[in-house]
Amino acid sequence: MVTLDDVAREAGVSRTTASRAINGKLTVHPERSAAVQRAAEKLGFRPNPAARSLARGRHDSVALIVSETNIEGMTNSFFAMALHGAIREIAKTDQQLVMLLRANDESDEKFLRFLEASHVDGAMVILEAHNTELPRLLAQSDLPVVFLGRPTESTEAPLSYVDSDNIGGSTLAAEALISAGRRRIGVITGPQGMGVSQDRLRGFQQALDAHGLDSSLVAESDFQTAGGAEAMGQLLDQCPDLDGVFVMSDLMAAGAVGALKARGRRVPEDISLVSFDDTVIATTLEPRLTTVRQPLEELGARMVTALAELIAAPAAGPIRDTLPTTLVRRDSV
Amino acid sequence: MVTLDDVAREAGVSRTTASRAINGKLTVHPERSAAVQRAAEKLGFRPNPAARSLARGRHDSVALIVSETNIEGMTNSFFAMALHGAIREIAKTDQQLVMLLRANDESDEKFLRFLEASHVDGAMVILEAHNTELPRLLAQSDLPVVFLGRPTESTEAPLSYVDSDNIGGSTLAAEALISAGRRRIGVITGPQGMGVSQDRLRGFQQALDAHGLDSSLVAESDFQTAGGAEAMGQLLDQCPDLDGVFVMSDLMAAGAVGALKARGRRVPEDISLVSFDDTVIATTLEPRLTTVRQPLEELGARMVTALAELIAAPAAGPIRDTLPTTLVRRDSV
DNA sequence: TTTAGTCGAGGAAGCGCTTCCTTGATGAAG
DNA sequence: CTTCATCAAGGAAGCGCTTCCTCGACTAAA
Repeated sequence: MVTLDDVAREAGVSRTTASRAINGKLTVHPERSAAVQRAAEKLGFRPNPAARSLARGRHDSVALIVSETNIEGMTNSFFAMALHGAIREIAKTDQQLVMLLRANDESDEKFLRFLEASHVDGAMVILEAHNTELPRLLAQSDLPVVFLGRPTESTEAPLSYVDSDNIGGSTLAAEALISAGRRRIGVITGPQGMGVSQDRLRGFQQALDAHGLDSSLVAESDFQTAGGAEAMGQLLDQCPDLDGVFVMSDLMAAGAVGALKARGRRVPEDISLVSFDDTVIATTLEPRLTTVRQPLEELGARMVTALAELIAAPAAGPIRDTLPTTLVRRDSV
Repeated sequence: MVTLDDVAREAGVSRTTASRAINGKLTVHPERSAAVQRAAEKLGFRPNPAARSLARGRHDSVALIVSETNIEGMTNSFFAMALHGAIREIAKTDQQLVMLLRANDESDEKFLRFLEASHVDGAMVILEAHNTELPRLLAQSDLPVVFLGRPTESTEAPLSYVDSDNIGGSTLAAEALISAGRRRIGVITGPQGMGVSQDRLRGFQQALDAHGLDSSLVAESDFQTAGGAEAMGQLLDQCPDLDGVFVMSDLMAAGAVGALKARGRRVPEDISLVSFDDTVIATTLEPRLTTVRQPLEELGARMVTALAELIAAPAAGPIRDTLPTTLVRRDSV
């Protein structure tokens, strides 16, 4: 850890002057100020917020108060449900949950600096389709990090994560379709770059193969509604007599059902559908979806405890936890 | 601010011993330990986390990394949209956003302690139907607080808030209904205990009165879907030839539309409907809703800047900001 | 009785930073 | 040539807490 004294020494000034320069006080000679800035940059100096807070008597942090009902209400999103679980769990500890925003256009390097400057003991990431690059990024820092959702193993670093049993869940989905008598079964996946898509596809194809069924009807999509509709169209073009489909998210299923209706196919009479997630969409859609439930809130909570363990024993190696998924039977099969 | 030294003095022990007692170390005599606990309790001692962090070399805080796309995806909830705006705004500052959970069953006193122990400079609350008691509670603390949504004035304290122009918005709603030729117009409100319900009802009734129309067809509900359906039924029973309705949230409008359909009324042919919020529901419902848009993300951002102002100048008096609402015309009028 | 060992408690240093106060240098005014 | 401001910079104290180290008192063993 590099302190203000290090910077002062490097710049050849007193700690006092260094402090002033860092804080942009005007009573310091421009030349020296520049020297301090250079030294700070060179050494990678990050003011310790605790020391600062102590000396200044301020905290520079504000709370957002989230009442439990607040987050209970956000039951419709993958992210929100996991957040719910995490917040509840962290409230049991004496830790604070700091929200860090990674802006869409922020450079990796800048974000990493920002993260270090936050002086947190660890970080958690709820992985979604759009942030597949975060694991690689965070592996560069030596901060304990736990992911919700298995990162793809493109990076050598031994990453820690908690995840739901995607393979088991998609096996359940395939078997539900098969035991309903379906034989021409397709699948709509999320981005193939994501670990979750890979796992779910694997489980699904293994189950189909085990029953001697064709498992090659695959359409890649993006976990979103519009993408689901488009992929459904592709699948139908490719195999007009399709009688079953496994869709890897409720959101895509909403699109797929729309596309099916638009082509005059009835669900589940003509074609059976199983999706994944069990969000509110599954119950508001017509027909209500048979879907694989992920224990999102439990995953959020487990993410918190896993991080605590990782912080306590960083050398103990990566934590990798898988929580079971279940099939919720409704009207779409 | 009461420090460990104060506690030690009160208990008649050294600071060292007091520290040990507070932290439950075992090398302190039970009797003295109890004395320290008593003194701490009596004085209301709260360890300064910055000092603790500095001395221990740990921070006891963890980050939840929220990528921008994450929160952009949560566009469906009142809370989430405001959170989005707030997080973006706070990311521009050097402050940290700490999430505090207020559990459903937590006592006022306990929560207040918890809040103080968080050592934040200020707090923000996104007011929703369920947390109407938070303003009263927070008024007891002398922490700067900004609410999103006007608290009811049951408390004498001069509270700060940012809010959308509910009166103006409901006036727009009423006028849209009137200019569509509707003359028997009802309204479904949120809980009358909430400032937002009161304001919207006021604007609505004033507009109706100004046109010489009956403004007494009021049904109180709870901002939720099921409640909206029920209230719609009441209104219809009360006035079978109703030809227009103003519903104070998209969520309730979803219920109301369902109830209308169930009774064979077509929207907008038989009855026109205007709602409030402009969440995604407004575009996914059939028909798409004409609704009053609230600038929720702007409100979230403004809440952040208002809090900063309040922290900078606590004596300057309460901040009360109202941002304009607009009518989004779709297919339900 | 002496020696070693235990246990509870306090002194004091120190975490990394800010800031009050002092000092030396420089230039303007008398 | 002195006297005063003015300015840039440093010394040192201190923010509130933890913890290493030391010390005295008391008990058990020799």
